[in-house]
Amino acid sequence: MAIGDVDVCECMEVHKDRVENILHQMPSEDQLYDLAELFKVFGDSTRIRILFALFEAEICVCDLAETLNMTQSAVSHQLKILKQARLVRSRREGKSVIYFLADDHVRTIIGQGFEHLSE
Amino acid sequence: MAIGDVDVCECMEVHKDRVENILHQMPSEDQLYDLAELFKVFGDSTRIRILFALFEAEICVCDLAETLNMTQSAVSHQLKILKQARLVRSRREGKSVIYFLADDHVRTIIGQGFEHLSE
DNA sequence: TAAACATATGAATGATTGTTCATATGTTTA
DNA sequence: TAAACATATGAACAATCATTCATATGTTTA
Repeated sequence: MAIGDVDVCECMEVHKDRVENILHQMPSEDQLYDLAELFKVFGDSTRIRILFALFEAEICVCDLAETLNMTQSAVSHQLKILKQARLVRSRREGKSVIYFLADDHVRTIIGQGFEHLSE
Repeated sequence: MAIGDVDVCECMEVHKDRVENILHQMPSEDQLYDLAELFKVFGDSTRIRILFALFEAEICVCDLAETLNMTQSAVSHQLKILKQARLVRSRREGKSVIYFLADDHVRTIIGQGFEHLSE
């Protein structure tokens, strides 16, 4: 059903002022997209397990694979995603590459997630 | 290549003590799974937009659809997911159903996400 | 009570994504 | 430098998921 020029909402009673106000406060589409992409990275148990492992210590890909009982390839793929999201960083040490947490936002975010679950 | 009894890691030099320590500190598989499922809910821009809308005000499905420029059906499906994750709650008011944030963890988690992005 | 309104939901579909497999790149050691 | 070791990566496949469409459920009003 058409409301004004837009054919979107089928309801009769749209609170135009409320809608306008919300739209005014909303971050840009780009920011919303980036935010969703960031949380998408947290939304996989393999990556969550990797992050928890890195809570305890810096660790090489090899040890990570052993710890998580996964193939080196699978771990490497996920590390790449974590790195692109700037959640982890890495440095080379001889043949190994050592991964570590990029900053403390990861701990806070995961901590809040845990709090939410335990209610 | 076999290390001990397990055929997992192909590396030669596994730091067994480190691996053991990490595994010891790690939450249960169930907790890790639940945590990933929770963040998966944040990992979609439609749901993020719904949550931002609810930051400003309680709102009915109809207004939400109008605000986000989406069909009522799509919004309703996503609201169900947010509700199952206990991120939003709802009450009926006449013909409408009003949705609102369940608690303040949502704000904290999204806030931390934003902080991470702006670095 | 019938019609209109508001929301919820099941099935189908196209798109996204995690893992595997094979292999390439980079580093050390003999 | 050749071989071994450690990690990275592209392609393919199966599984997951957000939206759409059609329709059902629930509420109000005439």
